[in-house]
Amino acid sequence: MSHELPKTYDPSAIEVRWAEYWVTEKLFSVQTPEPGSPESAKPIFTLLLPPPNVTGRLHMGHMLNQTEMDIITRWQRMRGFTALWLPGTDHAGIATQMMVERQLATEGKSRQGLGREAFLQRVWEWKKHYGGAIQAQMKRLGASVDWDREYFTMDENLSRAVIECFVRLHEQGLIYRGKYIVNWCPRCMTAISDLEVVHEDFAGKLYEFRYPLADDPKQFVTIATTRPETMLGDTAVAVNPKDERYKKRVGKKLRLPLMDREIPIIADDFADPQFGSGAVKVTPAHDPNDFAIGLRHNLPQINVMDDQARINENGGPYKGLDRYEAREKVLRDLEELGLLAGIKDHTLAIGKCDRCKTIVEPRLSTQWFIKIQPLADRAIEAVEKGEIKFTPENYAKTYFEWMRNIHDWCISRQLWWGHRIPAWHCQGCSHITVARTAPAACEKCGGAKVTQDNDVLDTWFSSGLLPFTVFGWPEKTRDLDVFYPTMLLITGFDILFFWVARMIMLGCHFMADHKQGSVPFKNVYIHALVRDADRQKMSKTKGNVIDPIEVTEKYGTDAVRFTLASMASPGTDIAFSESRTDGYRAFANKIWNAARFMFMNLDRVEGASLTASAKPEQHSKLENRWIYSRFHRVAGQVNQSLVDYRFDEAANTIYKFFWGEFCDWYLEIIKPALSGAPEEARDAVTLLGDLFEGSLRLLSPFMPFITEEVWHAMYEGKPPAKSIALAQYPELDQRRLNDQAEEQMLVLQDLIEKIRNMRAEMKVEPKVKTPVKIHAAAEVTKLVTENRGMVERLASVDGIEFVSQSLAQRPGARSTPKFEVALVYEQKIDVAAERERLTKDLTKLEGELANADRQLGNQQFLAKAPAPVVEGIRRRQGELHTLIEKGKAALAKLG
RNA sequence: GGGCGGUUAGCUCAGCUGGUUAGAGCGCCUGCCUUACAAGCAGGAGGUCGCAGGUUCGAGUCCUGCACUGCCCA
Repeated sequence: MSHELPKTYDPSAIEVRWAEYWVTEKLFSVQTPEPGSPESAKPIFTLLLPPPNVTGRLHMGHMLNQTEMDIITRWQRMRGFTALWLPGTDHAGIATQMMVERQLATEGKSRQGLGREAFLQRVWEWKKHYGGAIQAQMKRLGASVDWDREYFTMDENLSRAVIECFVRLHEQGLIYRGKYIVNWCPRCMTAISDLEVVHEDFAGKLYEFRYPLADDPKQFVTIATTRPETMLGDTAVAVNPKDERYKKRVGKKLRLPLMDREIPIIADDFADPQFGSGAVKVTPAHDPNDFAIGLRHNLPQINVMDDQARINENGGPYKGLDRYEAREKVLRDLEELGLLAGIKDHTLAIGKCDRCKTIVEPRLSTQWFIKIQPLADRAIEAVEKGEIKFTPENYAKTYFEWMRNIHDWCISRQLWWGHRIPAWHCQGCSHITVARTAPAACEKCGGAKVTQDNDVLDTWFSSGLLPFTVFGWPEKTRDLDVFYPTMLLITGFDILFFWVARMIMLGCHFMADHKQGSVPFKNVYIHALVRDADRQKMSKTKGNVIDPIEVTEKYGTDAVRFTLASMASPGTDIAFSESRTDGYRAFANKIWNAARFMFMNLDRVEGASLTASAKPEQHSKLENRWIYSRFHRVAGQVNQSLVDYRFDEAANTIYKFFWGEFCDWYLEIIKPALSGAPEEARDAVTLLGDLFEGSLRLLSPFMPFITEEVWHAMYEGKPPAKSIALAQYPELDQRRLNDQAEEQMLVLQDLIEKIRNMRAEMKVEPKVKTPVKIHAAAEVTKLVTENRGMVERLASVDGIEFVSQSLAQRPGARSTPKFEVALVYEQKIDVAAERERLTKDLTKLEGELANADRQLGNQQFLAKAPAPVVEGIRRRQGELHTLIEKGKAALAKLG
């Protein structure tokens, strides 16, 4: 039989097969719909994969991100959208260059030794060999992306678009070149942006120096610094203009020790009279604040370090020393001169390079910048006006906070791997020609000797353009018309500024006249961080990194995906625990076995078919009306949860339905029908198949592998579509909702559970069936009578007797507002335990009644609370009275 | 220093615009190999919702303060 499943659920056996199938069959490739074609009538859903670094390996953060994206994309696709999820890879300037340099180092080679051309060749080779790791992992995890459209940020067309953007921004006066203090990484030997600097508290020292007055070396001004070596580049000492202590000294000169240079005492508000001596040394070439002071006072800028943070020729005798060697020597020398006034412990924040953790040196250098304010203004507006929505909403605040305090963006990097800046320097007149292609001559003097700028662009510049460059911009393509703006961006908050904000700025700028709006995406869903089970951040040094592929191989991709989805509630980090994943593997196993049960019955029942249509009379059975009602209600809830990006709610809703209702109740209820008369059995199989198939579709975006496997098995190799992923997503059908059936089932479930509970309490042997007595209103008696078989089977009951007198006082009996039930069983009950149970119940009920009485006795409550609430409490009050009465009587009877 | 979150069962987390008995998974206890599933089934124990005030007929939910804790930015 082709629909037979192996006895044990082995995820690895089925997952690899389907992962390959989805890729080779190109199931998720999207053709750009032609105008006027039927396809063009479908709504469009576009989603851009945040491109992982080409050097990257998949980590749990990626897996969470991709799981969420895949769930949404599969769901939208099944709902009838043209769903395009576009994958790509980022060239990752610094990271990749470092990687290849490290590789070269093991061969005793260096980037400089190789030269630019040969080095880039090497990087491309490296990319060819090692660059596809993440894509391979994504394919294994079944990400439903369109692999035919995969891009790399250094692809020729994308590179052309990057150059085009740079040139246009330059033409518009939004890119300039200037000398500024930048964060300089002496190891990477490049400038890095503010965002690439991570600050850390560091237990350092605060050193106090005495600078002698030029005209009176016996008198001093004391200054404090945490970086003594920068004094070599001091060009002033600043004091606050309001500081009385220094008023008469402003304008005088100091003699800078060691360098033997005269520097002025200047007045500037930056100097804080409360801090240290109130006087502060000014080093315009090595500190951003000092740089600003220097500009205000027209001070010289003396750069005393080279690109590896060694003292350069401006540092006189210290030339050639590393910055920290220089620090020691400066301190020794000053001490010898008696000018070292003190050393204190001082905690300071130091900046480290995000990539290599080297301490960053603020350093004056010439870089390219983007004038950000005009772009930021529009980007702020786009979010304010609701053109872009953040989920969770409060990330908009964080976004505004940053955007309103934004600084110009340093976009040049002193690297070789990346998009080289399209600017050519004239050897003759030093003019810089910015152009799309290499100019034959300088645009100013006509000189033929022009050389291209050595720098490349910040990686985030090119990735910030992706939402439109991936669709062929600057050409006016149909893709751009159809797919821009993207519908959604799903990413982590860690790249909110790096990437999200930049895409908004650049998208709004370059797509200003797009007919569907300029913003690059309409919604941003920010997800949490994945931590380990102890809420620790995963890091290599801690050794607590969970490899998604490893955990996937252990539990199955479906289980890992479901874990991540079910824990992805907005605003909280995910503490990933394997015990939870283990639980969801059990869920997958449950699905598997339920499927086996279905197939087993299909084979056993003659003439049964899973795909026939059900006879209407089947719906006369309560359990069928009930389960269809539940299914549709659940489908409605799941769809709504996904609209709200509540992956956790959606996952938990399906889980509870499938396990808690479909398997635990429905399958158990229909077992007799399945082995009943042929007609009845055939109908039962048909309904079972129908519900199962619907449940699989409902589950498919969350657990694509197991649902695909079972779904194909159901159709015995002749499925209505190539994949369940192309089938339709279940929607709520109002006509299937049946409140009465749901209420009635709740009564029966409650009855069955009460009987089971009594049996457990009286320690009835599991195999022994017992008669029960039930006292209930006519309506409930009728309900139980009609479903007598269900109750008897599921509660191990042997005969139900309906009695007219109350059973409440029978030892061990259970009373509810709907019925009283007692077990007919010759066994002494444990009086003490029974008393305890009754007392406990009573206490709870009395507490609740007191509460209800208090509320109903309160005129304000009656006047102000909505009628349904009052009614509900009133009804409950009645029930409580009865239940308490019965409880008390039972207790009294116990003696 | 500025900003944003979190504190609910032993653990990890839900709890939507305030409304009748605060839920789930894992773990724990008891009993079951009931022919789909022991990766299972059935039953059960376990919570003064961080603390103190306030608003309200009514607060886990809203407000204020405090404590602890995490993150982002400088």
